[in-house]
Amino acid sequence: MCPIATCLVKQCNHTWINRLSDAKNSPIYPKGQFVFMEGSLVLGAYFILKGKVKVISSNVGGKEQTVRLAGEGHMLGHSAIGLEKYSIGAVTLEESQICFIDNATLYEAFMANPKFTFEVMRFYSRELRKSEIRTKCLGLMNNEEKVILGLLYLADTYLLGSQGNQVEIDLNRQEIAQIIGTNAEQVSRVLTSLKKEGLIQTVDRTIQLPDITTLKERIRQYAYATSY
Amino acid sequence: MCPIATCLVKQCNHTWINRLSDAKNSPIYPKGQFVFMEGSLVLGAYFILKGKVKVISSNVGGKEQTVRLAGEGHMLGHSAIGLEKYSIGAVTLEESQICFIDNATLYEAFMANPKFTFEVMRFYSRELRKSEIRTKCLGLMNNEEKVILGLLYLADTYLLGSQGNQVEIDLNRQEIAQIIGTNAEQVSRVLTSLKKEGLIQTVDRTIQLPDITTLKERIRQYAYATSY
DNA sequence: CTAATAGCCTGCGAAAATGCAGGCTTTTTT
DNA sequence: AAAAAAGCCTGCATTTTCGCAGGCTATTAG
Repeated sequence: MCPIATCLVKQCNHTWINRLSDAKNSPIYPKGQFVFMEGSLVLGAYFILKGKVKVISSNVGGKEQTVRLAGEGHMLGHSAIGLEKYSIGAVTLEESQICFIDNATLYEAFMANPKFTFEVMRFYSRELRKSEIRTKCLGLMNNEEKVILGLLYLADTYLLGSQGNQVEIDLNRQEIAQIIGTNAEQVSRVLTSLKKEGLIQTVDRTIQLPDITTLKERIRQYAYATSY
Repeated sequence: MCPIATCLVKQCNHTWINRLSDAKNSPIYPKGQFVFMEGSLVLGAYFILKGKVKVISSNVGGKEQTVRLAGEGHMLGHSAIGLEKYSIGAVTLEESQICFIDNATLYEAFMANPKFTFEVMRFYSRELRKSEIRTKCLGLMNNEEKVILGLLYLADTYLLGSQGNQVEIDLNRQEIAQIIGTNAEQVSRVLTSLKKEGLIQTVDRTIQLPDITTLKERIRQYAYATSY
């Protein structure tokens, strides 16, 4: 039985929770694995049971942009009815367990469970709002502000509960750059500067954020907020 | 009776279509009017019956970014249950008629009409995908490409049917700049250059796109497509 | 008709971002 | 343990973007 209380599927009635539980499969993906690739057909929806995923989109030249970060309880795959090709991919950032439910079953579940459909709708609505605020930020911010935005976005998405402000980020410079639409060198420069100010620490490969409050203060003028 | 066949409300059964028809009000907003303002409470959802709307978000300094364009049949307001403050506003680009339905009524409609909820969910899902592809483009494109993206975004959103490739855009340079995260001068420069190439025409205040195909070709490497 | 205003275009210097290169450190492989 | 590879930092030259300023045009107001 699935232990994730926040999983959207939990909005179904008991009969359907069991039926979806039977219909799903839940493979474990190693770090760096594609959950689905750009240009592939979407045959159903993915629910993250455990782990971290980035949603990406690339141009033909191979340049890649991370368009969304997703964690436990999040939904992937833009559940489509009918087959849609679709120019977005998803890659695990660490070992992750991800449930898959096919479109036909999902559609039946939507028709039989209004609350489930409603909560999925709300999920997309919230993600859209987050994406739009991101659009604003990426459109108006300079490089340093974007790097701070990226760090806070990672923190917001992957800080579990309120266990202090300690967030560890285990991505390389290139991957951080792709979240905010810049390049590895710029990220390096800004991180160095933030380190000198004591706003971040680096331990081994990971970046730690001991003072999230001050970081947020830095980009306050964009009305960036943890909860959207 | 509402004449918009694509309106999402049409997914409800007849009883509910009538009930929502009674519950809604449908004011006509003049050009340049706020439908709702940034920071206001969201008390329900808006359905565009006729007209064009931009969804905006600003920073404290007053710089404004257009995060989404919406036209006939589109939904605004991120229907929320409960009251949520929310840092996004909407402004008409021309005289527009927009229906409003309050959250309580909407919630009942969602619970009673699975197909309605499902289609609203799909609407948000599609808009999210569009927003994410926009994130990619704004992250990877240079200025000229962004301007072309902006023109095509306007064309896609407001080209009604397939009446040739004639699209008229009646925004000033500043407003175009805010769609793509740049400034009026840059837009001016790119438009001049595109005009010299014969890819756009300006007649009075409006920009015409006589050759959408070639414009799309210009940014093909970003896999930008009319239908997402 | 004239004046005033708003929008538009474009040159130019300043600022920011980019991307290469070289040196360093860390991790992985052999 | 040594070698190879990958990642990281930073200086520098180049390119791009920014934003002011001035002149032009079109629209609106008087």
